[in-house]
Amino acid sequence: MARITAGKHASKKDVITHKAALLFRTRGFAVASMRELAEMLGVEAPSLYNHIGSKSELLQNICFSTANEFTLQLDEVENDTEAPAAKRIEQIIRFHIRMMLEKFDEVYVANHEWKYLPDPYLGNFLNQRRAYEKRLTGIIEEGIRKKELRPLNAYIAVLTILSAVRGLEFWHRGNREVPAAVLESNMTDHLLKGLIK
Amino acid sequence: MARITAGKHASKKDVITHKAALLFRTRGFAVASMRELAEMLGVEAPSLYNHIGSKSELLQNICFSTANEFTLQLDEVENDTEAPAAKRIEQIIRFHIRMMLEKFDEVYVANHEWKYLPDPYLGNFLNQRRAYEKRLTGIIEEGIRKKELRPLNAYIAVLTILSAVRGLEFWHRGNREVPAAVLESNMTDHLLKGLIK
DNA sequence: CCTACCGATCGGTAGG
DNA sequence: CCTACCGATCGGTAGG
Repeated sequence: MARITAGKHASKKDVITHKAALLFRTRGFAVASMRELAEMLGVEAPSLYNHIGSKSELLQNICFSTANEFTLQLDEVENDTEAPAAKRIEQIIRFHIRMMLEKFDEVYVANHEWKYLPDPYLGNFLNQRRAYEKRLTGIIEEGIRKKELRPLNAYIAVLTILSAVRGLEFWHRGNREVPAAVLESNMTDHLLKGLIK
Repeated sequence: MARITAGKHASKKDVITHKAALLFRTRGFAVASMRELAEMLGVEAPSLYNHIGSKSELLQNICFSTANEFTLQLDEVENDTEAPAAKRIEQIIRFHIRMMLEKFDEVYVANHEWKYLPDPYLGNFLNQRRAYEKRLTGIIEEGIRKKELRPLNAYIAVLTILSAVRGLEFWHRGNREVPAAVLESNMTDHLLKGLIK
């Protein structure tokens, strides 16, 4: 069971960044104003600039710290060379689902608002995401070679899995009758059953 | 094979709306300016207002005409009462995939920018989408009752399917080596295999 | 942490 | 279809 680190010793900058994630998710980065963010924190807008550099720096921090969490978890899974491919994919699916439920605002912003990243960062972010997808594809391809998985197109399988998991954002605001554990096992099951021989 | 209607006899308003879909997708609704849209069409910004009412009216037209296409297709599928549940779900999956590939800008905007709809329309849009998901859930529940499908949580299955299909937006800008037909059959297969007994 | 304020950009209108 | 233009809002700085 992978741990998801919770923020402790939150600095003022951390507090601002966390509230910004909430604001950027609900309003959208482009529409969200620093005046709104300031109001959420009980200060005037110019005061924010004692702790942060700019509005877009907030977006960068949210997007990259989230991306890094996913990359770190993938490192761990890849180092577990004993596990069969299906088991490793399952770990990743479960981690995605749990991140979606526990760090909803940050994951949502990283998924939806990255396009507003300024120029060098935008490219870095997309490269990092592409690399992540490539590594997932590699795990599935290995599983197919070893006859552990059905001989499907690995790239499309990755696309299918990542997108399905991302769709949990709709669950968050909708049907709350389904408990998180049921959701995690059902969705993992559905996606794996389509993968395994 | 469901048909997807192509725009003929395009009025000036249709041309503006179609270009707006492209602009809103690439730049985001909030950041896209009417001056940019005008430039794409070779006119000055105020001239647009001879054909359209407002920027947000453009968004409304894109979101609702897209939503209506999906609803109409669902009507058709539901009327085909002979077909088993898996067959009906397959038809819907394939329609989603094809819409994603053929009307990419419009579907993308309806999926991502609906939150900028002004107040009465925002609620209508969300209601329409919720009703659509409910009807899909109903088809799957029926399939489970008739023992045609595995006894999974129908709501989560709908979430999984709709989200996976939506993820094709990443394919559009990425890996073009996979032909559309392969993509459609692979993804449909993956999702159905997880559903069928 | 605040008040005061700047330059830029926006959606949209007036008037022809 | 255009030019000219308005009121509002924005990110961010100066200066304390």
